Amino acid sequence: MSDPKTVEADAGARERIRDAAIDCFAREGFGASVRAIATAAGVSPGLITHHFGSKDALRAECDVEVLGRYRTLKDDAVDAPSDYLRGLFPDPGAAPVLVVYMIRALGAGGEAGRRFLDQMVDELRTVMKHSVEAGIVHPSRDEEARLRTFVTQGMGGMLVEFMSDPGASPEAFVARIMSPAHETLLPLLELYTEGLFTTSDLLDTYLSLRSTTPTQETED
Amino acid sequence: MSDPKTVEADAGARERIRDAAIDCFAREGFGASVRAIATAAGVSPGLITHHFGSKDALRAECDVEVLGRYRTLKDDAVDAPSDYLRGLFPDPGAAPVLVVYMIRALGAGGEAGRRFLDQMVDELRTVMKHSVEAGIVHPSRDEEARLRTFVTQGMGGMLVEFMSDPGASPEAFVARIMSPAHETLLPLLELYTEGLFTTSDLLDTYLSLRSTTPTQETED
DNA sequence: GAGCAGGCTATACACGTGTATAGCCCGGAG
DNA sequence: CTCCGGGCTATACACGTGTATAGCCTGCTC
Repeated sequence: MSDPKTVEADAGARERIRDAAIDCFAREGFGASVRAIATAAGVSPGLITHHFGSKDALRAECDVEVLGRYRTLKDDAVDAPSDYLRGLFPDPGAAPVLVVYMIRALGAGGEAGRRFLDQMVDELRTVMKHSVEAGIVHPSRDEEARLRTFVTQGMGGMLVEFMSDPGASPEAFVARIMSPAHETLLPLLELYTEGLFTTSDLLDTYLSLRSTTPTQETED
Repeated sequence: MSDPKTVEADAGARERIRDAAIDCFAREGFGASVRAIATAAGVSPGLITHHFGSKDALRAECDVEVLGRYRTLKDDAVDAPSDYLRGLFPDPGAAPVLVVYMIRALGAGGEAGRRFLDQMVDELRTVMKHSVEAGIVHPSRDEEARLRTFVTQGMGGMLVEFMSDPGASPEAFVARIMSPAHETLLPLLELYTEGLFTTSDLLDTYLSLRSTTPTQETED
């Protein structure tokens, strides 16, 4: 008690390692070495094994922690979705490390990325539902497919953009992505309000083809 | 002459290594070991160093080779862009290894990915220009930004989708992506022909904000 | 105040990596 | 036939990685 920092550090050395790992993974990628994480946490490499057993186990715990933090962070901000466009991009400006961690997870593959994707689809589903009911957004013939497509392409765009300069700090990247001067904003607004094609020929032919072979369900 | 394959292979051991490397990189990622590449090429690991000097140099040569092949492959097929939607997605169904290689390069970061992106922007520029001039596609207030956005999000979507199951073979992945039954097709057709928003409020406010602060040019 | 328990560190080990080096082996020239 | 040259291989080295093991040292208990 006379040294609360030590006490807290002792009590939470494990969490300190986890947080340092999240930070390192976001900044250096998941190839960040155990030794680098240990240094960032101010502990010895052996302690990581001692507490988590393996690097993969540490990674898994980081994954659930990031997902949990992101979820609560979204739940807290759910009351003020004044910007519907931002709502369609499932990422807030806050917590850049979390965002970059998830983006990197998407690019690294594996189950973590898939869970992150599902989570964002869930969020977008809510926003989209409200927007459609409010008459702001057109309904879709396949709402779930639209949700997945929007999330995949939106996050994928961020991933590609991030990987174009992977050395950038999470803070700098998120600031750039979220800036109203970002060059993506105008094209997307145009696309969302005006569409791209001048005629509905392609959609019509696709729909007619689809109705011609109706029971062509591919469930895998 | 009795066995041209062997003759060619003998004459081009260096090229055989390069081709094997392209294949390994596409299938296993750029972390594929020199030994694995050597085995795939049917040579010893030392020969790779002997011919290329280092793994990075081999990777660089693979990059330019892939870019070159992709370019010629596109130049050959430029005469038959009967499907304008496919034209907007800058990837053909042929040469799955090339496509996956480029997708992986986009996710790995570095200059190679950036060059691939530029190449695809160039291709899409041509298609988009023709489509706009033919009156099929709405013009954009910032054509270059739209090109970059479309390519980034389209390729990013593929990257995310590929990384959801990185073990899939390039052939299987490209077949899935290009299938008319792919769940992305309908949402994108809807978006491209009908837009997303029912009103132009968001675009209007953005444009008015932009005209209020006109000389807000961010040239980097 | 002595003893002890456990978080924590330091060291070491096994392994895979990229790369350098010495030698083999086949083809061709004198 | 001899010799030699270079594409090619086999071996080895240095390094970084994740992980296991033995010991320290602080703080708590009796």
